[in-house]
Amino acid sequence: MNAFDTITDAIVRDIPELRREDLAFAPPPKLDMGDVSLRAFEGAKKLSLKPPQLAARIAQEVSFGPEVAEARPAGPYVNFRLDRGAVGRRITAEIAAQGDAFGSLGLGEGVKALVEHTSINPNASPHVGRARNALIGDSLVRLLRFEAYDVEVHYYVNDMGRQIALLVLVCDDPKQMTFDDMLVRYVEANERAKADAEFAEQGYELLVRMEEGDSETKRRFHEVTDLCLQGQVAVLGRLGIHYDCFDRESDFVKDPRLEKVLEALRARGSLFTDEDERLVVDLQKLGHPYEEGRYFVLMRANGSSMYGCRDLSYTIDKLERGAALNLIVLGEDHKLYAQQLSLILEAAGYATPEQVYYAYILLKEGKMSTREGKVVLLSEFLDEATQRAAQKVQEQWPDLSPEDQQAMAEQVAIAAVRFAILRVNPTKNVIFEWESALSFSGDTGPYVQYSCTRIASILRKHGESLPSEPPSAFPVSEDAEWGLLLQLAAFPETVSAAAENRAVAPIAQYALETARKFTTFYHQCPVLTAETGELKMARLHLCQATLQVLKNALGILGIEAMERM
RNA sequence: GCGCCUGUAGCUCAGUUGGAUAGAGCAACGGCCUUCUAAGCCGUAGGCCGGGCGUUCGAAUCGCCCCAGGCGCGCCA
Repeated sequence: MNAFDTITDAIVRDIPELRREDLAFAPPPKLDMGDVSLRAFEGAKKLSLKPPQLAARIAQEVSFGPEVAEARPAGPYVNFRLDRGAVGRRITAEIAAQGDAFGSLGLGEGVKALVEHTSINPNASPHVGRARNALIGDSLVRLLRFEAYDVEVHYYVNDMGRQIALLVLVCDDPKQMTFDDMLVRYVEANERAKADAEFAEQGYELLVRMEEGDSETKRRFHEVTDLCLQGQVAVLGRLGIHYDCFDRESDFVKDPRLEKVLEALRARGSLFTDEDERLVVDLQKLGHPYEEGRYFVLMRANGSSMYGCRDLSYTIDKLERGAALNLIVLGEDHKLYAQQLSLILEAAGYATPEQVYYAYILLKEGKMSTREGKVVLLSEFLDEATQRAAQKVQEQWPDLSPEDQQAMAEQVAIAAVRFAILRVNPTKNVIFEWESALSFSGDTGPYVQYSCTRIASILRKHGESLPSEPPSAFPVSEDAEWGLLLQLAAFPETVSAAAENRAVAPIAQYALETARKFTTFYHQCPVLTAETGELKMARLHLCQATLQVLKNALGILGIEAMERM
């Protein structure tokens, strides 16, 4: 499993007080200090020794196998000099054996997971801020599937509510409209509602009819929201984002399961009708610690339900599907709301989906706003990226057919867009800048892809396919080779940490670092013209292993590794 | 005002959950294509890790207090 098992085994055998999990390896800051380092902090704490004492003890008392040439204490670390060839051969052999599954610990074997993400209101084209939700969600799904979870992806279609009602009001004949028309109408409708109280009131009335289940009203809502949803899903599909289930909010009005929740709230004395005849939950009775956000309105005075009401039913519906892991990706503006929902669910004896939050993508001028036209739409972002990539492809591969050029350009564009958004921790506010977001050089998706094509090119020129097992003679002559091997060996722990933390950004960082280490190797170590046949074979296997790891990492990010670019 | 998130090179971001001399890219400057794809590489320069006090062998990382930005806080979703 671990590349350094022989070291670990020897230590726990000779110092039985230590266990495998007390022993953590790290690459040394400089490779001339050693081939790999063992940290003595954790073990020292356990044996109540000072780290340098334990390091010295390990170096002195443990008798290591032939793979360890030297074990030297260095302060709180033990630096090992290894038989790089023997260890390197084992690393590449393992990667070859596990192939597309290398890096997966199978954490989710036999576990059902339900992930809800995107869930944009069906009234606008997704902008890059919303795309952050979809991309994080989609990559989490890929990460969980990589760890063998059985994942079902849900998209909650908010096909109800005041804003949708207003949109429906101005869409007389949706059949004649396009997705883009609808976006224009949406803005108009909202402006009109602000100025025209009567129009706004009509919206509420329509909403009431919708809740009462009036079939004609329902049909109109569906027509409008379907068109929007199709437009949204088409844009997201270009990025490789797909869903298993579309759950309509309108299917959760007057849900019988809500009664059980209301019952529980009454029992806790937290449900009341306020002076304006609204049905309200006093969350303080359920343990909410602050005055702010204490009240949660479920029903309007006219008896129509608020968003949260339907969301409660929907969440219960998701919980009852029997997934052991229930995840939802939410904008950070939903934090308080999710806590409120969670208190109510808890009071009614339900669990709460685990939340993954992300912060907004801002413009230099400030927040994005669909209504004010201050947005970067995902579709225009993708178009621009594809166009720029196509230019580059045209220069690079003029003889390729236009179709192949286009396909190549799209893969590069998707890589650029997905990587630019995914590599940043979701808690960070990022400022969107066209120049850096559309860059194909430096810390980008295309850079990682480029490393893959270089490897593919070497393997192609070699001609014959490699034997599945690396040869027993496996020379490792340069630090660049060893550095790359160490990096490859770290993939499984990177993946499992990412899965446990529900974080996908570390995978992107890992892919970048791996690509950089490969490039160093590429420039320092000729493969096809290596000095000896043995060295050439070892390097070919190292190339193949690197390609496999990069493919697996990129797969989690939803990025294609290509043969050429 | 209260709560949550963020603050690291001029700019955009990493930093293996408290560990060795804080790392990349972009921008700038200087080099490298008869040599496996220059969407690349090498080099130079760039740091009070927002500020202060603490916790300990040891802090960018943990705690408290400030400062700045983002988000949220009763008939929007």
